[in-house]
Amino acid sequence: MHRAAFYSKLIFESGAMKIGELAKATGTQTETIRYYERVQLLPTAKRTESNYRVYDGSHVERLAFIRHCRSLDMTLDEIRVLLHFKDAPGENCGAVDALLQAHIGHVVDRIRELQALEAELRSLQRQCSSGHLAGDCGILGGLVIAARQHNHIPPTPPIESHLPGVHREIGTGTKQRGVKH
Amino acid sequence: MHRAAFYSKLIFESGAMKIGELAKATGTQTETIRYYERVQLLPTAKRTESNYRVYDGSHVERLAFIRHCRSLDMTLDEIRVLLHFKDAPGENCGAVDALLQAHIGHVVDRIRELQALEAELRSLQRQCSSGHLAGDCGILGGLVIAARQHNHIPPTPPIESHLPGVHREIGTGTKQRGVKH
DNA sequence: TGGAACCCTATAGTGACTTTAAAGTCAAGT
DNA sequence: ACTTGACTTTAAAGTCACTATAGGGTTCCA
Repeated sequence: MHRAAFYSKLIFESGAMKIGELAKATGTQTETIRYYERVQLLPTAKRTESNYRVYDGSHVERLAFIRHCRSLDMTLDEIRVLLHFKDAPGENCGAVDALLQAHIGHVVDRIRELQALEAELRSLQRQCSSGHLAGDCGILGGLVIAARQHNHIPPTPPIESHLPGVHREIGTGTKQRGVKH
Repeated sequence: MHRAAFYSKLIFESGAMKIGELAKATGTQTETIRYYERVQLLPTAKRTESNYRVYDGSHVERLAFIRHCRSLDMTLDEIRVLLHFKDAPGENCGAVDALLQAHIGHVVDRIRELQALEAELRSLQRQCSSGHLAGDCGILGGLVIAARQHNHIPPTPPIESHLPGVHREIGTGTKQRGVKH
């Protein structure tokens, strides 16, 4: 056994863990953990002799907190603000409430938008004639007409909203995926 | 007047327009139009002698169609499929219906997720104690507790969904923005 | 000793754009 | 004729929150 391996064993006998264990404990990918460290959401981790990152229970809690906030669709910047207050419990926390309030506003707006969207898509779907040729397709025709109508409206304000699209694997960043055909 | 300017005048006397006009007519940024050309959503535009892109009414319609589909949260790949059927009206259009069906499914899923999210955020908000110090803040406490609870659940499946977050300016890509503080 | 399973870094890729930089063109006014 | 300002061009880099890939080093177990 090398010297490094020897120290490693010592270190990991108490609550200490390596990145893979932290990943498992929080349901996060290891690359994501390293990414969070890079962007300063997690503190720079201590290292073993062999340069492995070392974590403990406090890291599990902090990372679980971050991931939970992410599952609530908060941005990393919003989470940074929350972490700041968690780290400085003596400060005034009105901003926490304000952040949450704003975030709820975004969510509510987005729900409304998506509901309008659903209605439009369904009305489009009903227009699909039983004919099978694209030339007769009511869906395409409906989209063209709707596009023409909207055309008169948006010129000055380019269409505005605060919430992202409909395609995403959560925990997978903002990657968009087309429908598999 | 230069030779180029002379031709330019000739060209733009009929329905022809430059990129800025197309942008205004459809409420799209000029960079976005150039981007669509690069990724082949719009055909390679003809040019004037002085290398300006030239468009006409058909481009207005096509771009309006694309932007409308985008406002319905379709991906560019989905829109590409629709454009294909628009361009080839003789083909079977079952795929159009299927695409729409799948897209509606994504939207419905996302609405449900966001509603659950809203409920959780509101319950968090109710926990904000009247005290003003972050140390007593029920929101932060609630997040920590919720994180701990979720902690037992997700390990194997990392949290999955198909819809993106709550932050976006529509027509502005997938750029995420924090709340302005 | 050999190999699987883990860890490291650095770089590039994702989607749908936006931003920046550096330069060319054009119409109008002086 | 010259300048100003609004337009246009390209190319490259930046955005967000990751994910993926390449090319190594370490540890553990048989």
